Amino acid sequence: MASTGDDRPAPPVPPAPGAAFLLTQIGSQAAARFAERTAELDLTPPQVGLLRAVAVAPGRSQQALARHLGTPPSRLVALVDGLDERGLVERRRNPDDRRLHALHLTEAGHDLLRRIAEVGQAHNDEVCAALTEEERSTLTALLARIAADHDLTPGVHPGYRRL
Amino acid sequence: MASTGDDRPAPPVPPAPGAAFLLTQIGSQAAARFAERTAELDLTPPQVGLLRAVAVAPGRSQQALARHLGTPPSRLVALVDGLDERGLVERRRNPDDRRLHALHLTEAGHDLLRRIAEVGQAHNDEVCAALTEEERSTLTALLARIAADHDLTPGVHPGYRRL
DNA sequence: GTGAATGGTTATGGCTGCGAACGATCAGCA
DNA sequence: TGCTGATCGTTCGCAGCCATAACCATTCAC
Repeated sequence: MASTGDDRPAPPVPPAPGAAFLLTQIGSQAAARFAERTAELDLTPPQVGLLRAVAVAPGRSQQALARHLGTPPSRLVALVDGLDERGLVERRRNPDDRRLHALHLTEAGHDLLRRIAEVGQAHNDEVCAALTEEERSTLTALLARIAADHDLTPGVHPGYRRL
Repeated sequence: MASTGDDRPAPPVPPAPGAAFLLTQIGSQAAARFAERTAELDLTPPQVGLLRAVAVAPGRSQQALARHLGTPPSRLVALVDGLDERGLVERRRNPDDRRLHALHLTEAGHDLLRRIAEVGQAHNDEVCAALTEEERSTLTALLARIAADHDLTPGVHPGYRRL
């Protein structure tokens, strides 16, 4: 087996994880927890993201939405389908360009979005439970700086996955 | 179409994202970026996690590893297979209990882990590029408090996904 | 020595998301 | 007006990944 050199205290392995690792670790867990919460509303995180995106800018086409969210248009179709069947969003054909499907929230969609806002608030409190109010602000400020530095689209996050 | 109530500035929708959202957004992007970096070493993030776990505590059985990493044992098999074929880890049968496969890093595995440490360092710098040294420490401290509050196993993060 | 329990492996199935084609519609141009 | 190329939405097929469930080998309890 040759000399494998085990039995040492492991040199540079666990010398306190850096900020980047903690970021991914906590971020992943927070995303999973958020997915659990939204599942109680029968929504997946991508659906929530779509609802929010439609609410922020109603009337956009699916192509525009897809570009904004960074997802292939074919993925949006199924997403919109589910929300459409439940009466949360609706596709309105544009009379001027009948290729376009302008997306709008229904009244039920707006109501649900309000509940989502409450859930998001509770989620945020849960994540930050260990911090004081002041610490939360400094944390948020630092994170916002990082996000801006990486050109992350505000309100959109790349590729969340299943529950 | 009933009254859908569009055309308003969208009330509680984008009033500055909270810390939890920024956490998942940045964490997801950081994970993807890290996956890109490790891909240059022909490694996936789960493989890196396994290498680290084996290095920290050599000689553990696959079952113990699986419990520690929070993954089904069958997932570990394929993971270990890939690393074993490349001569990075080796399965040693325990003479006392020949069911057990004690996992150890080979010399090549140790070498690669050192390169991974460098990559991780560079990745950490990239993520925190917008912050001063002092700000990085405060950020890391805050994140560590959150991680501890959520009982996250140090050095292990739940469910990372593909590239 | 027999049966239950444990470690590891393999096989199967389901889910998901992407990319490539397809029909519909529109714009430009002669 | 008719033709051509581009754009939008949709559908379909494929491949990757992961988990669950059976499946051998080995060991432990009695």
